[in-house]
Amino acid sequence: MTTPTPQSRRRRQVLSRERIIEAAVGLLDTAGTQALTVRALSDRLSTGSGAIYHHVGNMGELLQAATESVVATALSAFPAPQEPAPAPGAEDTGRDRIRAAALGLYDAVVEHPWLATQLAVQVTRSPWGAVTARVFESIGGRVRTLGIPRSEWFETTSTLVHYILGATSQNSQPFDVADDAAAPRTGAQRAEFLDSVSAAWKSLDAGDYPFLHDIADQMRRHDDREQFLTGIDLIIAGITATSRPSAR
Amino acid sequence: MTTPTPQSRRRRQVLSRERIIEAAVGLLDTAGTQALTVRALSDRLSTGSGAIYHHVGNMGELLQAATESVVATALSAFPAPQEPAPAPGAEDTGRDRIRAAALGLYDAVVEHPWLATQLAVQVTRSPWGAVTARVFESIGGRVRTLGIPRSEWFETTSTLVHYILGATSQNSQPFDVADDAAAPRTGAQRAEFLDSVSAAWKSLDAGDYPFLHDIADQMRRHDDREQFLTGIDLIIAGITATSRPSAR
DNA sequence: CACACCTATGGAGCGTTGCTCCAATTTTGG
DNA sequence: CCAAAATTGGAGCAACGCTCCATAGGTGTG
Repeated sequence: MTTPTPQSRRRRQVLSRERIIEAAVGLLDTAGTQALTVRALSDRLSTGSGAIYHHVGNMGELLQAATESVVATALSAFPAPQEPAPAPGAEDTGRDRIRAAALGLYDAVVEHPWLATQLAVQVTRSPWGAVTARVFESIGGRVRTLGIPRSEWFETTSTLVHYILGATSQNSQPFDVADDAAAPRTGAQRAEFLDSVSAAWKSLDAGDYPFLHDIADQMRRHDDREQFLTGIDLIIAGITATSRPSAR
Repeated sequence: MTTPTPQSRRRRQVLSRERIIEAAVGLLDTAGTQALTVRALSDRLSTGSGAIYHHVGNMGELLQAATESVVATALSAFPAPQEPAPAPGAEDTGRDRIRAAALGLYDAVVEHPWLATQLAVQVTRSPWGAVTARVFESIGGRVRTLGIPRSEWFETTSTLVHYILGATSQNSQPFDVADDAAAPRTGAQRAEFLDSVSAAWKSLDAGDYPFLHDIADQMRRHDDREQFLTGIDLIIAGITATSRPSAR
């Protein structure tokens, strides 16, 4: 009777798919995508590669599972609204709900920089896979409360999801490229980065890139997060403007 | 005098960065991203790896160059409009110009399936790099003809570009995953694929995924290209609806 | 013409990766 | 209690990106 809690002792440190995914996310967070190798993983879990492949099967599958895990927790913070029929004048709350869910994803990308690339890659690899399904469901469930006709739900949600995925991809800080991972970007660093990009745009040939040349200043002053929301508002405005008011 | 054109003979088959990029694009088109290896490249060019690295320096750089090359030719088909001042009622032609440029990118992704992933990855790796600059310039130059105030140019273009990049990423056919590359997807295959996705959505738990469950039918009937344009129209409608008509 | 210089070339080879295979170990079921 | 099944850990293989270096080819100089 040296084991006070036999059930927790019996499987004290057994390897499981969840534990592997958890370790993978930790590895990705602290050192980036390049650091996620089978050897690093087996080292961190103090096991062999064979044991890992018994649970996971594939490296890409592990990346996919890690991505889905993070996306799921990021979106689960916003429970799906239950009333499909919107109250009159509930347009604003519907918009706010969409903004909240989109920001959940946005913040998850900020917190896990590797997520930006993975989100993009997963979506291209399996366009209607688990990740897309989760995002689609989360956004679509809120689009339903906007009061637009049912026939426009799909195209509306699709447009929003495409924008969200594209914007979160770009607005991530470069991180995997160099090896100086886990360096949190401060606001000053961000401003310096925008300055350099703006200067690069201005130094471009004015004949080939007249537009970039013109708006280099606007670009330097912009705030990523605020502009992300501006884009969402723009799309929602287009939705309500275009929609035939059948459900009015 | 066995050489009729000495200047073309002098550099008859010399290795150059352009020739390497060209071979890389060919390799990517016929066999996907996984097939682009230094050994395959040196085999196709009948040279060694050292010679290749003398011109290219990096594998990722080569992928970036190949991506930028394809994007450049896809967008160069649409010369930038020269008149920044829109004629009254020129809103529609401005919209059509944006649609044309966006479709150029869309079709390029269809023609080069590997471009979808690369577009996404390049944008996340260097968010304001050469690829983004090209797309931004191409779209922004047309946004300028919409007749909206200058202060909204950047956010408007940004929203459009994010949507375009996200949408082109997702609407690509899966291709790299399996090794059955170079298999052109027919309409029947596409319909079968959409059927399977729709069935998968319907078989999902109705409690966790009520929205997907509801619109599975709409999703099956949708046309990628048409909906891509619908999304662009939606955003442009939002732009013209939100914009303060200062330049009227 | 001969010599030296420099760029370009091709391939051997190193370190690392994803993954397979298998002997050993642990857990489970009768 | 023991046989069967599940799990584990690591050796080892093929393939990868990339570096290094001996050589070849072109160009300018005496």
